[in-house]
Amino acid sequence: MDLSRQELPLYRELAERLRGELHRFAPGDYLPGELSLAARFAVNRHTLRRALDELVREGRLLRQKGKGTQVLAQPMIYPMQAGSAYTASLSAQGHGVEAVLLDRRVRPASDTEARHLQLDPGSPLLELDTLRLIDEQPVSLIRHRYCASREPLLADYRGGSLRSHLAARGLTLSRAYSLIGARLPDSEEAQRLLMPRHAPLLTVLTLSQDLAGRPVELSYSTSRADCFEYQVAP
Amino acid sequence: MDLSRQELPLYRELAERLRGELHRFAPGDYLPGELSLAARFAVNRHTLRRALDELVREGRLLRQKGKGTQVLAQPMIYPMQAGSAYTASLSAQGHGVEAVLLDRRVRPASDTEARHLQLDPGSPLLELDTLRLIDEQPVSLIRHRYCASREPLLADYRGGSLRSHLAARGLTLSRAYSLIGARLPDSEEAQRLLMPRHAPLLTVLTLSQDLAGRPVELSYSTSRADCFEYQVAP
DNA sequence: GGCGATTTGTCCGTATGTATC
DNA sequence: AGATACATACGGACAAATCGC
Repeated sequence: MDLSRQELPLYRELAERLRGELHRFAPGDYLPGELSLAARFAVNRHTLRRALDELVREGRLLRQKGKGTQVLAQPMIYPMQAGSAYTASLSAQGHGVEAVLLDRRVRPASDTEARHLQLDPGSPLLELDTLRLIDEQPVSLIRHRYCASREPLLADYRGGSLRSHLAARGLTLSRAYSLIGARLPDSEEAQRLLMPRHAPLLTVLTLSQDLAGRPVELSYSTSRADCFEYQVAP
Repeated sequence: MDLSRQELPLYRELAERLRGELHRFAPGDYLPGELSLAARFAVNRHTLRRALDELVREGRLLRQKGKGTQVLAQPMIYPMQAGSAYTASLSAQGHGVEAVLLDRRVRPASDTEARHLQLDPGSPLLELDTLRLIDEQPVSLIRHRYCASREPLLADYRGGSLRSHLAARGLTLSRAYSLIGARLPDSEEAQRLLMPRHAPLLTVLTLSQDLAGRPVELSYSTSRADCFEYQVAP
């Protein structure tokens, strides 16, 4: 065996070699299986796994039991200004923005939701989950909530900008208040956003109102913090 | 089927048991050796190590080769909202707020700093690093930057609220613009804030101006996201 | 839907290296 | 120098999830 270079542990050195080869894969590609990789590098599978662990921690790989190990997109930086609407403000910066409707449901409002929207507790809420992609990369998950009486306005919404969809139907919204935080994603969020579990999310709870100042929309967005910053200007 | 109980992996269950026993140690104590712990729980040493890995990732343990594994102080949770001035808004909520001056230096401004503060690139900047504690727990690190000509105003600042220190000397500041993001801490930040490396930080870059609208202060704060949320209201 | 093949996840065993005391 | 502790690396075995036939 080659024991001449003992500067780095073997698994570390392996991790470096693998890191250097990842550019040959497109994001979303699957790596060869652990056994074949271990054979190729002539190491034990555990040692190879240890090396992959490093790349998983760095957010370059995503493991799925029974399926394989997927190469993730390298993080990109999109400094952005978001005083207004998600889609519009990003499109204005020349980014390709897409919104995919994931789910739509009606459920009773919790107490805090009812308070924010000035409804009676338990009133039916219309809830829309959308995934936002920027330049084809998933960046944010947004959950919008409206009083169920708004349903006719949103019945034919399938994707794209929610703000402009509503505006085209005579409902113009503006931001009344936001609460910004950060946390780690759960497994579903990490999977939907193709991101590692340990990379932070930026979360924004926003209450929006119509021109008359009545609260209309409660939205909760979770965005990859490595792709997204939030600008506030009075 | 008979899947009434979904069992956790052994190393996870072990991690939970160990987590529950950590309170019996004082911060700084060393755990018993891995071999003796493995024997006590009747598992292989690798399985015990895997369990310890979890607690290390959570920031509860610190391993030192050849020495032992040390129990760290537990983080705690302070859900809260934070609006305008750091010290004032938090004090108003009944929290004990403290600011400790860590470092003070003068250095030339970078291009972006100069642009924000409307100075010539390379102009001398006065930079103050402070640690903010809420109810005796470190929560934020803030770096303030001013044009060096403000030095007389700040020469006798030793700690406490910077805003009120400046206001008492005739300089009233207001927030002009903020950029909010999230990231993981580096090792120094994690150490200063007594937090684990993998828990997210909320970062806020703020430009503040005087009553005449001239930019005066550029601050960059990093706060434990588990202790801190950021509220924006127009 | 079932079944086998593949792939990742967990657990154990053993040996050796290296830092600290 | 010896003992102890954590770190790395190898090996085998089986479980659990996924996919294709």
